Parts: sequence; C-alpha cells; structure tokens
Amino acid sequence: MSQARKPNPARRSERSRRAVLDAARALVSEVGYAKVSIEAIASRAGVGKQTIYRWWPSKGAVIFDSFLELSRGEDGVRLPDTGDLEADLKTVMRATVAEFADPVFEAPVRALNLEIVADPALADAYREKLAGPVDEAKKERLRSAQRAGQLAADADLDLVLEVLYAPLHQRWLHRSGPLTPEYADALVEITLRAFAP
Amino acid sequence: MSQARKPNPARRSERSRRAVLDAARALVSEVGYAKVSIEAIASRAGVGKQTIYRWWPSKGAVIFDSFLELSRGEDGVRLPDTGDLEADLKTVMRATVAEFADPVFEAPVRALNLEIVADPALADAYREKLAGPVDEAKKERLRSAQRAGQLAADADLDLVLEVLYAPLHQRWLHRSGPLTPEYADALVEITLRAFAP
DNA sequence: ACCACAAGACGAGACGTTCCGTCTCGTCTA
DNA sequence: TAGACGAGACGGAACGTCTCGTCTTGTGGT
Repeated sequence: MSQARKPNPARRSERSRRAVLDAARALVSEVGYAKVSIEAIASRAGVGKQTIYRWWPSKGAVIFDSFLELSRGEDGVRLPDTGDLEADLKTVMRATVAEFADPVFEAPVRALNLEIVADPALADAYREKLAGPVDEAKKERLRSAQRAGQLAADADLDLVLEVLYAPLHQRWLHRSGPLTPEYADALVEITLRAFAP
Repeated sequence: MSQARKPNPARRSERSRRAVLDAARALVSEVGYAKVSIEAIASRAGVGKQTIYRWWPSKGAVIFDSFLELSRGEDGVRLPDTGDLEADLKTVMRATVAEFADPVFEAPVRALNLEIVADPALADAYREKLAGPVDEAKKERLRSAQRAGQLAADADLDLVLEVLYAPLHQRWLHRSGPLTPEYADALVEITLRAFAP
C-alpha cells in the first residue's frame, strides 16, 4: 500500500536541478519568500511541476536547498587568528553586522529563518550543513584562545557562541535595535568579560 | 478614488470579535499556524468572512490579536525583588525555561514568532504591546540591582536583557539544544559576570 | 567498444481542491 | 435607518496529483 515510488537519483537531470534552484533563489529575492509559489519556480525554471515534486517535499525544502548551493565550496572556513582574541572577534563580528545590514541578504536570510522556525527537519539540516561547519571553525578559534589563556579553559564553547551571536541575531530578526560596529564590539567585550579566565 | 470605506468601531459586535479570536487561537493549537485559513476561522467562529476582513488586515493580524487577548489584564507585571539579584533572575529564568518547554505553548508561540519575523508592522505591535511592558518590568528590577551595587551602574539594560534572553530564545526557536534549569542558571551567572560592577 | 532498447525522468499542462479577497444578498440591531 | 452582521457566490491563484508524448540514460547483448 506504500505510495513511496522512489525515483532513481542516478537518472536525475542536473540541468533541471540547477534551473530549479536558480529560479527559486531569484524569485525569493524578487518577490519575497511568502509570495514564491512552486508553479512560479517551475515556470521560471522551464521545468514541469512534477519534476519539483519528485525531488523536493516542500517549497521550503527547495528554497533551503537553493541556499545550500550558494555556500558550497566554502567549507574551508577559517577565522583570523592573530593571537589577539578580542581583536579577531571584533573583526568577525563587525563583518557579521555589516552582512546583516546588507539589503541583498535581507530577503533570503529572513526566508531561511522562517523555514527553520517552522520546520524541524529543515532546522536539523541547517544545523548540520550550514551552521555546523561555521560554528566548528569559530570554536576552533576559541580553543586556540583557551590554550593562550585568553578564555576560561572550562568555558562551554557552544554557550560562548550563543552569548556572542544570539543577541545580534535576535536584534536583527526582531528589528529591535540598530546593528552598528559599536554594538558588535560591545558584544565581544561583554562575552570576553563573562568568560574571562 | 480612495477605497478606504472605514467601518464604525462603535457599532462593532463584541460577540463576533471574541468568537473570531477564540476560533483563531483554537485553530492554531489544533493544526498549526501555516494550516490555519481565514475561511476556517470564520466557519469555526460562525461569522461571515467579511466580518474578519472588515476588522483585520491579514491572517497574521487576527492570530496576533488572539495572543494579545490572552495577555490582557497582566499589565501589572512585577518581578520578584528579594534583594538578591542572582537568585531572583534564576527564579525568573527557570520559570521562562519551563514555560518554553510546555508543549501547550509550543504552537502559538512559534506562530507568534513567525509573524514577527515576517511582518515588520506586527513586530512593532509586538514590541509595544507585549514585549515592551514585560521588558520594562525586568529593567525596573535591574535598576534596583544597580542601586544596590549588584550590577554595573553604567550597564545598558537593553543589552543586559538581550544577553540574558536571546540565547534562550534562539535555542528554543532553532531547537539547537536542551532547555534545562541548569541552562537557565548558567545564563544568569554569565550575564552577571559580564555586567558586574 | 558498440549499439539497441526499455525504464523512467522530463516538459507541459489538465484536473479537482482549497483558499484567497471581493461582492452581493437579506436580516438584525444600535 | 444606516450599517454591521451571517451566509455564501464569485473569479482567480496556487495547491498537489495525474496523464500525456518526448527525450535521456544505464544496461545487457553482440
């Protein structure tokens, strides 16, 4: 009684896959996440609707995959390590603030967050494929700082990252305050004081 | 050319208003935010669709209002003040963690967050009507602590609240880790160390 | 190494549904 | 008596399923 007729990935058309993901990304930027429809993606991609339904379970999954595609190849993430943790973190946090302030990122990143909040499966995929590797790079820098005695040796690094990034992330998501370089610096200083050796 | 024929609020039916908000709240709990439709709300409330469209601009606004209704009368918010800031904050944070862990709050609060992220107008209303008063009560407690020398006198209280709550909020939203009483305590301890006098 | 061919993925789009937001109806009420 | 109400018809958009021919691709025989 199982309707699960599974398609054969080996015969999948790479051309169609790319066309769908490119169309999805373009449409999110143009009209916003909520107004993007599967039919519009299919039409823009020059693809049958069934081709989308065959390979993706939901609109969210398609758009999520289109973001994944963007960040492929960047897996060699590495943070600056000049030996000065505070300076390095401020550099990174200021860059993050600038990125969030960029209107080009506004629509897609907000769409990504909506998907993550609404769909636990996509939240898992996000953590594994996108956030995970980046967080690991950040933690690697923090471990280096621990060895250098610039951070408490017993600090929970996941917690350090939360304290550092969650306020920024929330302020952007809720539009509850300005994102300035000074704010980035303040978060770094606060976090370092909280987790000082 | 203005289509803005405005209805007369004085003649509004309180009975219908309550029925709509109650139906909206029930439906969000039953089927989740995404699957709730205006037609379903109208039908469940025993109300004409036009009555909803007459008084609310969007589905999000209806559901948002149904949450507002829930928290009416609680405006006398006041945090415990035993003189021991750390103990008081741990009490409050543990309660918040427990609240987030309650499955009854899961669907509605997640729906509320989706609306806030997606709609700037609702985000403003949220800050003004819901978060604002609560945050003010929290800041009042923090000011008391500043006077008692338990918190840096020049600390930015908005920032203190962000550092205290944003990690918890993000962890819940992203389902990126367990929400335990120990986690609540850790956030309080970290925050107090960061903003120590 | 080649080729023939069946399996099945493809583009296109018809189909029945659901829901949208607007619009009329009478009815009821403030 | 103006206008808010419940009910529901309406055209349109998008859903997810399905059925067409066509095109592509892995494989098995030569």
